[in-house]
Amino acid sequence: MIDTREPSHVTIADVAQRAKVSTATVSRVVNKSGLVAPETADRVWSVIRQLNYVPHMGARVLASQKSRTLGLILPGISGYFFSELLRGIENGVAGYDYSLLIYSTHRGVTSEQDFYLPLNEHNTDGLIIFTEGLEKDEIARLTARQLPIVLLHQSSPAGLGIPCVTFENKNGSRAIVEHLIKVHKRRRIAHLAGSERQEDSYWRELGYRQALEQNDIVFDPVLVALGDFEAEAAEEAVDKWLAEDVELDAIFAADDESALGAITALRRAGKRIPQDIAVVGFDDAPFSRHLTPALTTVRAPIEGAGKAAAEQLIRLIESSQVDLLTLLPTEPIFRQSCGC
Amino acid sequence: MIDTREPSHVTIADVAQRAKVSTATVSRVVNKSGLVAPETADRVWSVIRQLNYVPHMGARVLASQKSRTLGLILPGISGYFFSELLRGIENGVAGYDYSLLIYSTHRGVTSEQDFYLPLNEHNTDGLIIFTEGLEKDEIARLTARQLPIVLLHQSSPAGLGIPCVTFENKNGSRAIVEHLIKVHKRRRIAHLAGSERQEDSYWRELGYRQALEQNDIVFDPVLVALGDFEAEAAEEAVDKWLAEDVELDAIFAADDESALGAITALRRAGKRIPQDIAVVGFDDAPFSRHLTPALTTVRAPIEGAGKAAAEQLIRLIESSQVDLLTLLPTEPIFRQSCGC
DNA sequence: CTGAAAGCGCTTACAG
DNA sequence: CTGAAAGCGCTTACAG
Repeated sequence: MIDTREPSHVTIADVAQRAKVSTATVSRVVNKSGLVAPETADRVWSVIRQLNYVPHMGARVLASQKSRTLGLILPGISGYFFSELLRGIENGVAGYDYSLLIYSTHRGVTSEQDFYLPLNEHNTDGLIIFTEGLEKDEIARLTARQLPIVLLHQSSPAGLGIPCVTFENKNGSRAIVEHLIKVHKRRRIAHLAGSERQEDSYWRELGYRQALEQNDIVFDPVLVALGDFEAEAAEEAVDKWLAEDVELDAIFAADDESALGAITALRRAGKRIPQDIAVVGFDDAPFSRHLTPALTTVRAPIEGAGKAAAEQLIRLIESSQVDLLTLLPTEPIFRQSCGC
Repeated sequence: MIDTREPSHVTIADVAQRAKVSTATVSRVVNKSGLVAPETADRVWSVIRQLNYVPHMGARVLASQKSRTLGLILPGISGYFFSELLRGIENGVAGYDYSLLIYSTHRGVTSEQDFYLPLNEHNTDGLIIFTEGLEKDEIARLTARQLPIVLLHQSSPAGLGIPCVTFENKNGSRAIVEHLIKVHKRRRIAHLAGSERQEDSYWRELGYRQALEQNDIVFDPVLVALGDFEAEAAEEAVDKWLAEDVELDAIFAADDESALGAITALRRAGKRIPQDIAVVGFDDAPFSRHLTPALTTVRAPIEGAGKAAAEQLIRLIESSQVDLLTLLPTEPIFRQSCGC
């Protein structure tokens, strides 16, 4: 192994000196900006390698006022959702010369103590903000500072006109619930609603309600409980319905994770799926097709949404030409848990 | 909504001027370093809020030579693994005054073009590098530059002595396979190995082999196939065994994701689980307890490993006192898919 | 094709 | 308790 140990912090000046050029020239070769004689460039590159020189991002941003990096701000989203989203964003960024830095806010919003985000206009050319990732006030403040922003799964705070990327939660939900009603003749369809803090939940529930309404089924509030996009909450909610003898012949879970919890609770109570109670979900998580019975669900283009968000952000940064709303289609996937 | 629109880029000088103090004083109040008269501090804070001032990270790092930021470098890991890991890391960082920035390298290693990582000694006080996140050469180069590093699920390249955090893959695997042998009398136990690029796979397979050996079962190479930590590859591998009439009465999948694929393939072929073929996994993914039959597996402290990595890194940065190896215990979870 | 020099926004001895 | 000034490592007109 080559010993690459160096006196710490090689700077552009060290490179310039050793290559017998000015720092301006080194800067030009590193950035491929301005003209440099090929031989000079070669010499500089070889010194860079010798010295193991790495440009200082901060200094660079400071001097050039641009970062060529995109920021992603996330709450602590879980499971399959994150990786698909990230893959999509990276695909969207690929081909453009931007890096992607991520800041996750599992810990909740920060106090005045650290009164600025680690990702902001000073180290980022633009931000993708996922639902709940940031308070509306904070978003307003960022846009006021002229930072290009694209919202994922969250609509723009009033008056700010921030582009938003999401997918067809409402229509997807309506379709799957209508399927339950029309094809499988279910009338007592319960809904395990998603997290109250995510807009997706609202639209999915609305789709559910519209399906009922359009098929002359009276909405019964008893049939809606919080599944919170997680198995455990869903399990408890279903346990409660069962304990209270609530009559139901189908469950529409706001995501596949909560469908999982519903299935467990139903099984424990000896219910047969789908004969006694049909179960459908949303998202089409990687595990859904492997369940028994395989889960009927709505395929959500999570990766596609990530990609679209990245593309919109880059367009916003580079040309200010964006769509205020990007709404990707969803598609019902009929498997066995609905009775098909 | 308050209009916070400001002339872009408020600097410390703007704040200083408006507060009628020097930039040095503003710096002192922002950083709570050095003494400042309470009234002065109040005045400065109020100007900061008025002007919506946000310090420039790059300038700060440049001037102070410290970033109070930790970096996490990841390959494109998928599913539940990521969120648990991240939660752990954030827990580990909580209480210390560091931010966490993440760089994911789904796209694969970068060329000379961008010859430096977006996360390095210039914007980070230390790095957590997850398996495969970075080539060994690159790691060597980073340590040569004196950047504190902790490796997650990857042992230190020879001679570098970088601290490593992982969990007991080998013993966990041995235990679960022995359970299959001793309790359920299985002798033809197949193994769906994990990704060849992750060390975990190696240790899990070794545990499997040791269990066989210690119970006088001759290792049969036909019984090992690549599951690659994913359902699809596992499904194909099991299909192949079945098509070739390979005799087997149990499958030890290197993770729960591949166990999922195995189950699907077995079901499709009409095999009963666990009567005909027992299936066990590794990790204890969130969905595992919800499967039918519930999946017997090894609980891996993914979150704990993340937490430990963060703690080790902070110790390394602040005191250079670290454990070269942190090996967290794993625990078999007996459910129904093994026959229990 | 190349260099000297100002400036990006901050921090930190040093002096008072 | 506060300020003047140098310096962190880079980029970018400007001049040649």
